[in-house]
Amino acid sequence: MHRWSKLFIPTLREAPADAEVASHRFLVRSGYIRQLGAGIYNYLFLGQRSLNKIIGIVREEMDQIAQEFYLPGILPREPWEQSGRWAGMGDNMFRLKDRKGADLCLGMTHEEIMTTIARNELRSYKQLPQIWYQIQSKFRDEPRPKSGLLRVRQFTMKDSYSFDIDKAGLDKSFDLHDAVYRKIFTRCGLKFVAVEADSGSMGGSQSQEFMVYTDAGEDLIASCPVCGYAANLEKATSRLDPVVEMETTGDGTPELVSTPGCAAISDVAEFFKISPASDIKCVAYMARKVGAKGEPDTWHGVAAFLRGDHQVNETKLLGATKGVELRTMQTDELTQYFSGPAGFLGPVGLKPDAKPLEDGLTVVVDKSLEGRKNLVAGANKLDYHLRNVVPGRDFSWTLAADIRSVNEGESCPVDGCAGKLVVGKAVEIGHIFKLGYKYSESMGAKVLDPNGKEVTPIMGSYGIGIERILTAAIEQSNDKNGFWLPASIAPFTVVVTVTNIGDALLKETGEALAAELEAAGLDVLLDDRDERAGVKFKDADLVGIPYRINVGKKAAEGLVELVTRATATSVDVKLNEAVALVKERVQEDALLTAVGE
RNA sequence: CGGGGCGUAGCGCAGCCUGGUAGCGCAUCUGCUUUGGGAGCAGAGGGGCGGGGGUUCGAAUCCCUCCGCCCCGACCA
Repeated sequence: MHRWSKLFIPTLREAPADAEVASHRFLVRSGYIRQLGAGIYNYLFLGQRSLNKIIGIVREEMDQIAQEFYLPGILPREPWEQSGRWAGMGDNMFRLKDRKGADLCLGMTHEEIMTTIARNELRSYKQLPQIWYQIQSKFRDEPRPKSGLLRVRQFTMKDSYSFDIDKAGLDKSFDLHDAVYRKIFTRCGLKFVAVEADSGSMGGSQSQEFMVYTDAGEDLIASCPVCGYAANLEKATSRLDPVVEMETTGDGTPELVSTPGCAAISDVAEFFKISPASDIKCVAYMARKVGAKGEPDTWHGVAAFLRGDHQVNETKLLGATKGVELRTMQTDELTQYFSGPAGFLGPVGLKPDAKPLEDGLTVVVDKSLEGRKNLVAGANKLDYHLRNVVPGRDFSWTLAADIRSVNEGESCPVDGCAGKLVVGKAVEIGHIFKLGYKYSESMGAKVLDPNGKEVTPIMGSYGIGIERILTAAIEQSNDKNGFWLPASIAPFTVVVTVTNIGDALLKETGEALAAELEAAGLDVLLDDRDERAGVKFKDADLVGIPYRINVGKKAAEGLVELVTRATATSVDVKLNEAVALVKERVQEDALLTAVGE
């Protein structure tokens, strides 16, 4: 039996000053975790217990569709070189050398390693499909660890990888994961939403994230309350209202206008008495392209043009140009590509590369500029703008793409839906995507098909952040006194609080009740500390245990008190009915979360 | 990497500007009283002020430098 008096549960009355988000404050205050360094945490008794419960659920569900492996966390350079990600991962990968000077890295994800196994072992279509998973520590040299366990440099991830003979097979593996993930998050008591997502540096086509709405989150989700459309802002689109075009002036060709000091969109709009939607904004970037085998990476100029009232979405821009990293141009780089200064940059007169990220300038225009006319744009000359600018007639581009972020209030992109998008913050707890052939191809995995022909298996990759499930659950359920977890992932289901351990009757009653609860299969913590009742109540409220049974004054009459943490309500129960009631409550909760979502 | 802030006892903080050898609350330990929402009284222990260097008779306080942590931004499978 777990007796609080013997355990190490270092609760804190005050949280460390640098803990900002609720989950961070409470994880530390409740003695779940202690910080060791920036983004590096020790998980103590309660924290580890809760994580183990989460892992238990993940494993149980994953075992329905996949086979568990355990891969190393420290990895040689070769597989990463083969996939092109040794360079592609950039500074986010922890790298080290062994005593012989050989390059190694700490695994941030395991596509390469799983693919190595597949390449070495899989020979026939008869062996497919395969789905392999593991639960492992991942390492990422985050530029900025933050928010307790939300963004860390070492964390636990369930990652799985599917190998299929064809696209239909991949679809099936993807759908299996989608279904299993929904079960897992539901069992963990999370209110989550599945959204369309960008596939980022992983490559691939379809990509779906599982998100929990919380202000502590770092992702933005656009969703439609009418039809249920939901997408990460890195991916979301919207339907734009038509813009009333400006009147044509003069002969209708671009006309140079002196606009002294009008460097900002707002200045230009005011000067011409136009809406910012009729002004063309230019944002100049340098984009990094991964070099061909053995070649170093190269940087190329990219000019992004979009409506003055829109914001560049750098993830979309990167995707459109096939670059791996963006940074804004420095002044000396601007002069290399443009004849005018920042604030007066425009598309007219530029010579776009035919293909993105070549030696010259890559010009990307947002799709919302296509078909527009009589726009205002910078003239690439200090204190001058052009008007009557018509995209396509007056300037051309390397490519047109959706490179802007949608805004709250814009129309839902789904055909026939009249909803308006809302944008909210969320934290990503899982991600599934169809990788395609990126890894199997580059690393040379092949099997024979029924015709004896060599084919490359198609892959999927699927992740769940274990700590993030805990963090999201806390963000979702806390008050000023602490937090409460669903019984399924709480370190204990019920705490038996003996209000006065010096009273022999109470002590014995508590011991007996705790033993009974344990015998009934519940995870019980007996608070047998020689503390005042108030102290024990405060601690119980703090540490996330969903149920508490107070053994106190009324024990002499054969009554104890069952307190439900989530609602802060209590009922008196006959001692001999307490166990059954707690079991019943826990089962009801499980049912509720099962229908929830 | 850019901007800002902070490092003094386990936690939260004061002291630094105007140098004189470190303090408060909580926590901890002992005793007595108390015992249903972080008890009261009395007593005790614990740090030499992130590290190094410098200025000075004297540095937590001033200067230099390095390290660490947090926040905003950049970044983020």
